[in-house]
This record gives sequence, C-alpha cells and structure tokens, in this order.
Amino acid sequence: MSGKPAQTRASGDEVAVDDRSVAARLFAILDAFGAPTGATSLTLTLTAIAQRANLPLSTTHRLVAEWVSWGGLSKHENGQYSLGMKLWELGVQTPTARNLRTIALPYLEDLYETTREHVHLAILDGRDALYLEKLSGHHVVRLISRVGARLPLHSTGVGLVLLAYAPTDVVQEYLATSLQRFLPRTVTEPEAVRKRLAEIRLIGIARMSEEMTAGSSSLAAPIRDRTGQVVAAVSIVTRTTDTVDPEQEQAVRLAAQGVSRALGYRRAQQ
Amino acid sequence: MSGKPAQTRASGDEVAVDDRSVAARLFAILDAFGAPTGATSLTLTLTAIAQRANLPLSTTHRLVAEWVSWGGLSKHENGQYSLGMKLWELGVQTPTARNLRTIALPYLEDLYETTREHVHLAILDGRDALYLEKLSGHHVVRLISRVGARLPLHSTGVGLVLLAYAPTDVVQEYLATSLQRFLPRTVTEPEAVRKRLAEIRLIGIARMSEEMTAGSSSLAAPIRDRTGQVVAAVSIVTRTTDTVDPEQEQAVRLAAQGVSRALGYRRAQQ
DNA sequence: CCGAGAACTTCCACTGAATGGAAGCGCAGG
DNA sequence: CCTGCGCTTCCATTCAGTGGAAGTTCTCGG
Repeated sequence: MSGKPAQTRASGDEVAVDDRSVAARLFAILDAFGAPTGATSLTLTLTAIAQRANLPLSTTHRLVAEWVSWGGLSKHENGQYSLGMKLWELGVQTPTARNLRTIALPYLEDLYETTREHVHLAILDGRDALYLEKLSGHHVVRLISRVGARLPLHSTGVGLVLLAYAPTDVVQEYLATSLQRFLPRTVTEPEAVRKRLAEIRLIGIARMSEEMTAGSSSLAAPIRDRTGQVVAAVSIVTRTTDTVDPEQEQAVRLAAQGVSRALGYRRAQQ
Repeated sequence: MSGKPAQTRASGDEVAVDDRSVAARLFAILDAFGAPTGATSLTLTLTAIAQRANLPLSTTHRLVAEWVSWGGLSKHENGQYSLGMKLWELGVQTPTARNLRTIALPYLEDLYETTREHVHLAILDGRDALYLEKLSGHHVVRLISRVGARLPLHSTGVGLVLLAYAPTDVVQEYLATSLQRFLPRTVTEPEAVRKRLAEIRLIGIARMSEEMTAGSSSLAAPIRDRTGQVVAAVSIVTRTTDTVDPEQEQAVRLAAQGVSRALGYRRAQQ
C-alpha cells in the first residue's frame, strides 16, 4: 500500500553479484537437503535453506514455494520443509536404478536368504560406488552403507570390483589422487591397488577384510550386461572370521551370474 | 555476426502467451518423462521433450542443458535424454520413502520368505496408493504394480486398507467420484465400499479377490506409527484359490505388526 | 499483558536474465 | 548435390525474477 521505492542499494559498495541462473538457484535449494551437515538434516526451515543455498530469504521463499507447488519439496505443519514425494517418484523412474534394481532384486533376496548377511548392489558413478540396493534383515549391526550412499571405490568390495572392470582411464584417474586410509588394513598404495584389481579380474571375486569398517569383511562379484560389460557389483558384508567360507563365495558368484544372465549376458568363450 | 534484429513477431496475430514461470517450465521438462505415453518412455529426444512440455525448442534446449549440468537429466550418446541419477539420489532421501522403507524392508523380506508371494508396501498419497516397495522373487507372473506406481484405492488390498483408516473427509471425497470397475468383481458402489471399510477396521485385514487383476487376490494389513495412526499398508498378492489360507493372513498381520512395532507403535488398549 | 526478537510473508520499482524467432550447422537419404 | 530434419547458437527485446524493506505472526520472558 505504500508508495515508497523499495530498492535502496548501497551506493559505492561493491556487492558480490550472484550470477547463478534461476535454474541453478532452484537446484541449490534442493542441494541444501543433500549431504552437507551429513546424515540427518532431512528437514529444514526456510531460513536454513536460504543459508545453505546462499540465497536471500525472499528469493528462497518464492523458489521454495515453486518447489512445493510442484511437489519437489513438501512443507510440514511445523513450517519445516523436506524433499517431496515427487522426487522419489521420478527418482525411481531413473533408467539404471529402475531396471537394474527390478531385475536384480530377486537374486539379491536369494543371496540374502542363503547367506543371511548384508547384501549390497552398487554401480560406478563418477569416483564413487553408488549403493542402489541394500538388504539387511534385522541385524543390529550398523553399516555405513545405505541406499543412495556413496562410498569409495578402493575400500569397499563392490567398489573394488567396479574399479577392476572400469575403463583404464578411470582407474588411472582414480589412482592418481591420494586414497583415504580408513583402517590399518586399507590398501591405499596405487601399485598395490592395481595388483588387487588384476587379481580380481583373474578370480572374478573381490575379498575385502577390515578396510572400511572394523570387524567386517566383504565378498563382491561383478554383474555384466548383455554386451559383457560390467555394469554393477553385488556383495555380502560379513563379520570378519579367520577362514574364508567357500560356500559364501559361491553364493555371491551365483547371485552375480544370475543377475548377469537376467540382463542378457551369455557366458563368454572361457 | 549479422546485425539484423531477430525478433520479428507477427503483427496483429494473437499469440497465446505462456505465463509459466521459469521454475514451472523446468518442472514441465521433468514431467515430460513422467507417465504420459505410459510405461516405457524413459528416454526422449530434445524435440520430444519440447513437444511434451509445450515449450519452444530453443528454450527447451537451454533448460534441458541446465538439468543436465546439475544431473537431473542425463544425455546419452545417441542424443536421447533420460532422468538422471541425481534425481534418484535425492529421491531416496525423501523422508517417508527412506524411513519407512528402511524400517519395513526386513519384515517384508520375512513375509516374502514365509509366503513366497508378491509383497507390497504402499502409502496413501492423494487419491492413490503409492507403491514404495515390492518384493517379487522370480515369478513369471506380471503384476501391474511396481515401485513408484500409483494404483486406485478401491481395487487394491493396500489401497482399501489405507482408505479404511483414512480421515473421513478423504473417504468422503474419494467415494464422491465414480470408481473405475476393472473386473466384474471390483466393488465400485460407494455404500458397498463403506461397508468393506468398516469390516476392514473391524478385522484388521483386507481380503481382495479378482478386483484388479484376473486370477490374483490379495491380503493387506495396516501399519501404524507411534501415534497409532495408519501410515502405510503391507500386502501379499497370491493366485486366487478357493480357500482363504489362515496362515497367510497371520503372516501378513505379523509383518504389519512387526513394522508398526519398529515404528514405535505400542498395541493400543484393545 | 506487553514488548522484544526471530522467522516468515508480502510488496513492488528496477533491471538484467530469460526468451524465442531466425539463422547456422551437421547429418542422412534420395 | 540438394532437401529435410533435428540440434545448436545468436542476440535484441522485454517482462519475469529479484531482493531490500516493511508487514505479519508467533514465541518467549519479564
């Protein structure tokens, strides 16, 4: 109702201009719900979103409203916002997620039933192993992994398998950076990693022991599509024991082969 | 390099202006990948996106590029676009999807193991049952349902359970519209549906038979959170048989109770 | 009960970012 | 070689988005 001009920009001050596009700002808002403060920041207030996205409050308000009206964010009674169901709906439509998961799930279930261990399905995405699926039973054991998590390639069973069958330039680039050591047994030396990769290609299975989480080991095997390319990896994560259980190895191999066959892979001329 | 003005808008012609905001246009692009032509249109060309989103090609080009740079869409070698992994990553972070799924999955696995039937987990979203999870084994039987699918409330086991415990105004509104009859046995008459809902509330389980898919029946039970509110439903879908298997009913009930307990529900004073 | 403060919502003049028609490019088929 | 189709780039125009500020609501403490 007032007639006063609102914009009163400070005269000589150098204002760091924000040259992000509208789209980039919208994305920044969603990214605010990502991993920043870690695990449990799944719900944010408007102000918190504005801070994380580094946007003025009024702009945030308007853009958040756009997200909410579309369903990408949802507003709760208490005024907090969280990621909306629409994102989930579209997310599960993502081709790789949808197809791989659908096809692999039954085999993962079988693997879980026969071994009763944590079962993982992961793909290579950028420099990480991206966890597509996880079956865990009622174990009290907490693992770092969860669906949607990203874990390093060199310290996880699935990661090492994915790396073993990745294009050489990917391996090259990955090993060019310094690899984080999580536990004393984590292999971080590039040449040592290369040796392991070669061994994995030879025997078709990766054996990890106490390299990411104390007390747990894993067995992982590659999943191939109809072109023979490795597109994913399955693993089971067990409590570390002295002996390697050949039956477990067999179970992991069978699961990987089952999924591969379902994807159209026909055993190559051995 | 030319100096000619590009914009040569037809003079007297009435141009239907598009008053969608940038955000709305961006969303329209994602929606183009949704359900429009049905199931398998998971990959589109630029032109196809422009058509479906009803946007000029150049605008589409620019906005699609924004999505791609963020990871919401990904561009394949052949020039086709599909939903990107980023959407999946954010999607699985969605609170309800994440929490419910994580908590429920082990119980769903148990249910699958004991019954060996299709297992479903769904929530009420708008006027539909939204399928959060589905375990299916290697059955050849094709079901309509899949993760992320939306199916009607009155013709599915989970749907009817969700409706039975929904707020009265939701029920009112749902029954106010005409309900689709899929098969001869689908109950579509509002009063008849209300009767079923009352029965479900009484016995705590929904029994459906040949109301959505010929030859299959389902048993569904409600999942409650710590406040006692019904937040989801589990079901098994079986081939229709003459007799009701009390053990199956028991298994479904147990699964629902298990999840409810895990969500913090303590059996109310009966 | 009132006042301070924090968080959210609305307002609106200004402007630069988004727009989209057209031209340019690249490729496949005739 | 030409034609047609689909994608990419260009850029003058303009209007949608912007964000500072004022208004509103809610909570907490005195």
